[in-house]
Amino acid sequence: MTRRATLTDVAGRAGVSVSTASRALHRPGRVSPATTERVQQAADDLGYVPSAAARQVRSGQSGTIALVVPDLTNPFFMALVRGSTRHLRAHDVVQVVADVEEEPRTEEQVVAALAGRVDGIVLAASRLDRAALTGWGRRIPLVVINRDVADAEVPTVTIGTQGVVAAVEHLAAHGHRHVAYAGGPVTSWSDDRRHRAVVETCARLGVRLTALGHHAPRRDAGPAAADAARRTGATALLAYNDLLAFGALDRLAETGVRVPDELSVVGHDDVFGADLTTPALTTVAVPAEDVGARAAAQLLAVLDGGDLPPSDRHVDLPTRLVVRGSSGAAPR
Amino acid sequence: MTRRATLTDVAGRAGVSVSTASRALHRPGRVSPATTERVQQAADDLGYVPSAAARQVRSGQSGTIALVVPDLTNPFFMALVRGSTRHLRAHDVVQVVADVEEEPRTEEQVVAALAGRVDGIVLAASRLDRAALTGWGRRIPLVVINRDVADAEVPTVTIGTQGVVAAVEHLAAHGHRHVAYAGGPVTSWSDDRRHRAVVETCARLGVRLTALGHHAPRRDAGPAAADAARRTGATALLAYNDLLAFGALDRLAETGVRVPDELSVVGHDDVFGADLTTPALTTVAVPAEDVGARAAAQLLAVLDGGDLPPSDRHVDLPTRLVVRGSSGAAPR
DNA sequence: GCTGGACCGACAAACGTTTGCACTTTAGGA
DNA sequence: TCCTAAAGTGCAAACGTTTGTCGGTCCAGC
Repeated sequence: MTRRATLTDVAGRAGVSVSTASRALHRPGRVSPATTERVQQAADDLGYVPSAAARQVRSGQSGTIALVVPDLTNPFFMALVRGSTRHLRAHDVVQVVADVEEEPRTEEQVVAALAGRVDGIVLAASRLDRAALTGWGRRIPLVVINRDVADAEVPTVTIGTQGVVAAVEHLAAHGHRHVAYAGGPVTSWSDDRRHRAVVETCARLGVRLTALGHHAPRRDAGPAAADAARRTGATALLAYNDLLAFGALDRLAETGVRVPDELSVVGHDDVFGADLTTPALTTVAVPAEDVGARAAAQLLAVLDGGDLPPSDRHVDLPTRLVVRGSSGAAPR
Repeated sequence: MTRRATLTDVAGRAGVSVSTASRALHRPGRVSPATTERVQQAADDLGYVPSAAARQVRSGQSGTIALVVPDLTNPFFMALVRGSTRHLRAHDVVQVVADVEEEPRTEEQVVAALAGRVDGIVLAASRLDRAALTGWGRRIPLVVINRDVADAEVPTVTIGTQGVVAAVEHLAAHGHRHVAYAGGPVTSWSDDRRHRAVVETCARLGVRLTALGHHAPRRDAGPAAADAARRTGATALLAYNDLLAFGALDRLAETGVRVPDELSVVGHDDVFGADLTTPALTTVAVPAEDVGARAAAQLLAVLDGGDLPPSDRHVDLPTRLVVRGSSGAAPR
């Protein structure tokens, strides 16, 4: 393979002009069957692949959008990616997925690199600050997932707090009077929102709440959270997400703390594996595929020149509690 | 946002020519500091983002490669993606990830759509037939993971059979005389290779082997495999991958079959969650991140005009057995 | 035999960049 | 004062497409 064959090469080999070659390939009926055949043959012989870039430079459209996620190894984002992929494929849009590994610096670089080559960007759980976010919103069509943006023009998809509220109610109903909350990353907007909902619900139900501070949303941060929860004397641990809860379960098993008899554990996201643990994890189910699909849909709507009606600009999808074995009656 | 600002707009606003604007932005020192400053300012004001497509049309390089995987929700491929991402980011190459959902038709379409907009493609566990594969190999730089290709020019990264061989040996050492193998997808080259290795090793050790036929590499295909294994009277089940093993464990727990006392179960890949099950899954660890990274490295080498020395053209990475609780002594 | 139209193909412009070359201005040395 | 060099800037070509427009050929119908 020396050099990619170009349309000029194909035209030359078929003995026609470039424009005829172009039409032969994409405008069925515009050129005679005989010529079309010859051009097709030449294209096949040369292994011709049209350059999307050249096409884009003319049309101004790349037919590509980017989806930026903080951590692809988190099953939650996998599901989100798949939802987005499905929606986009149905609309003939190619999707670029970028994993920024929870690094705001990387995220900034990735967005900058992507901005020039895609028609729009979906940012999931962005760690960028508001200024950066609105700045990019001015440069390129943007949709953000699980973030609010000062600039209300930027469409958002968020997930509701119904699930965590239900989780606290569930614990209260089982006699828990003291709950510990293991928070997510400092820069996480959804942690903030989730935390507030927990605080409010606990206050409403008269349940004591201890905040255990921020944790990386990874399994290896779980053990510390478990230990911290034990120290507070709380009878239930509410974790920012399932990965954290997995890590906590690891640690509790290791130290011989019985779940849920001595400590109830509740996660968030209902990711792959949540039902594999022993006991299976009580958690909050999030329609991750829907989230991805809705975000993709919003971006496509914006790109289709459409101004979204303000009511559709901010979508909040409901979550619900899934009770499994890791939560139960409070120890007396 | 009406229309993306172009370099012409920036130049106009700064009162310079397009070429000067271009140089001011990418050729530090080539234009006077005062002009550079003015151009920068204009670019910021307009929210200018250079069009990667236009650049590509000149250079012929997109600075992008594609990674095509059969199923993004399979944690094994997630890890692979991350390995590739890391390697490529370090080399300033943008990565496009496409999930083809195990569909050869989709895969063909996706490859066709991608071929014109990326510099090269990594195909993981491709379900394409050999003809299609060599055809694309002529059109665009290709690297395939876990496939052989008739055309030895196409670089490959494969994973070894050390792990499954060790698994059979491990079972034999624990007194198992009859093992069942639940195979993967029909079109899967790695299933073929893995199966052969199991057949050989069983023959060598005098262990009876029953092949249970092909299964989708998903958790929901596991229960059928478990039932089939029980019917054969085998004392151990070797599953094509961990997802299948998870599903088998689900079913065995449901039907009250004790693992490993009545049936040993061994998976493959050591994906996220393999240590969460009860009992934890004995499986074969695959250096998935390495696989992704090596494939990316090979593609970059090819793109750098380099002919790979034949010795580097086909990389086979070793696998190893990880013994956990789901395998043990054969029932007597 | 002419006219009109259908059909087919080619020419050239345009998309947003980058870059080789040429031009102008200024400074510095002889 | 003149020459040379260097610095700074602009012109225009080129990348690979797509598409509006135009010209030519062929045939049917009068």
